[in-house]
Amino acid sequence: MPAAAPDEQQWLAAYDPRAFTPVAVTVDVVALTLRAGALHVLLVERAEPPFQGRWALPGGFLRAGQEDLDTAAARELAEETGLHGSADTTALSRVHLEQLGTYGAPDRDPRMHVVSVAYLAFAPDLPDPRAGTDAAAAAWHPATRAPGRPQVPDLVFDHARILADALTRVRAKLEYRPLATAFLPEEFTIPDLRAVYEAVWGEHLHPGNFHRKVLSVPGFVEQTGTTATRGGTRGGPRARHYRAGPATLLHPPLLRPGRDRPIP
Amino acid sequence: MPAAAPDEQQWLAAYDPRAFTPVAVTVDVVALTLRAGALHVLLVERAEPPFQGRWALPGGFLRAGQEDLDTAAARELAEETGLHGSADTTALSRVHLEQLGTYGAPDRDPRMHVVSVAYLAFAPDLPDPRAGTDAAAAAWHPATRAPGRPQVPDLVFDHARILADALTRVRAKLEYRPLATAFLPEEFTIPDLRAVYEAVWGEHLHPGNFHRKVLSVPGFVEQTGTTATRGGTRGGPRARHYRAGPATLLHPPLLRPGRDRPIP
DNA sequence: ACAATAGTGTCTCTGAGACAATATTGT
DNA sequence: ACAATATTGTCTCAGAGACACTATTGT
Repeated sequence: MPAAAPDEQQWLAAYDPRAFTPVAVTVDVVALTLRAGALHVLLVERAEPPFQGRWALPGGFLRAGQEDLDTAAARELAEETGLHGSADTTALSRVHLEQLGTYGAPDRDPRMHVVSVAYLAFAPDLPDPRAGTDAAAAAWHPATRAPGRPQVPDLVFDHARILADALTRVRAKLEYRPLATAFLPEEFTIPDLRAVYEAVWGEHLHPGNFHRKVLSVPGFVEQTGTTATRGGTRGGPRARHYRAGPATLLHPPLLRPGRDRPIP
Repeated sequence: MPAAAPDEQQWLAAYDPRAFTPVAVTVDVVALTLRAGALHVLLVERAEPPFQGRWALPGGFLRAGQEDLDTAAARELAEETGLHGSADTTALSRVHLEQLGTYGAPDRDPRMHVVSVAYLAFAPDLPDPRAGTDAAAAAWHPATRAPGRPQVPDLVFDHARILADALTRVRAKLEYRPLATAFLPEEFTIPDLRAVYEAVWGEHLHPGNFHRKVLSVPGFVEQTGTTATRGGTRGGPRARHYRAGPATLLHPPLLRPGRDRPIP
């Protein structure tokens, strides 16, 4: 960024940041992972008012003047999952983190006008979280529920809306970005990858066609040479191992089935 | 949003919003339009420090406690373009406005830590803007330059980065959303629509294939029955008029040509 | 008259999806 | 032995792109 011109020094010295009606900025994280074949979201039980004792997305105030938004999101994720140690650092380094959107309705927080920058995190199966400083508890919860029941868990503030937006985003993103591998360990099989897509999309995919299609996308996955130690849960040959390839864009994309509805 | 529980009233009364290091929230708008077959962006010349006299994206501080982010973006766009009147309201109502992303590096503004929520606006050819309250001037500038020269105009803060992100977003968005019509008047021809795609993508498109493809996407455009009053600039039959259809998603999408490069 | 342009037709190739077939494994 | 599963093969159809063609218009 260009430095201020010399004749602006005087103006800047007289500038009072506290002269305006205050706005707070928080960073909230929608951390998603796959557990037992279903999509789960990291939630914390609030230890402080407002809404003490209720479930919310992990997050907290931006450290003003100290950190960037991305940094704050990574810090909140590490704090609220209790993953600090050097062993945990490698686990966290494999997490994909991207900005989701910003929410700023004046009445979304009873304390004051709070603008919240929401982040989306895709993680491989992480251990059960330890509650952070301002959380009474932290746990992985199913991100969706069965049809007929509410779409997402009951959350404070507008966090249910943020979670719904996150799910919409991740479903679309898996079509044209190789991010499904972020939900898996370094080595995985094509059926593992299919399980990710089926959990996120909530749709059954044809095993044969999925297999051929994944291998047909250049740079999506690379074979490692090893195979799984055992076949499927109820039999079958041992699947080959793959790792994430260098592609950043899936071309051609893996489109969700049944997208040819009239006009959505 | 759920109301605070009765036992939280006391806590909220004692809450002091000014107790934290202050952060400011601004809303900046990347307003794009098509002028003379080229993509243009709305810029303002700053009338106040910092960076007085230099060009920037239109924007301003969020009115804390009063307005939502979307509202603030629409307000800034109206203020900085000078489009207030009732006739202008209809013009502004056709503008597509969506959130682009949020930028919050601690040193991106010399005054203090400023978190900026950037919005993207697609507009039909609007009149030349009148400078707003805190702008010395406002004008449409070419959004891109010829190859070899800088990609985007020289802007203050991190606005060049924001503009670059906006261009990336709009190029991708035109592939699967019917937003190209937001750059055109209510009635347009297929060649008009093709001009939008060519300006945004910076690529020449095959007229015949483009024509057939647009008509093959259900709900993209609807024929009005009228035709253009004259043919092309140097001859040719009069093109039929169309208006935007009810589709919100292009299926199948209009993909950019040459996307089958090795691994981008 | 001439060149440019709107709109349509045709052909080929790629890729998606339905379905089948085969080999390999867990129970 | 049997059922489940990984992987590959085959067939068909939709759609993208290259190219050609006709009709209509501005200069």
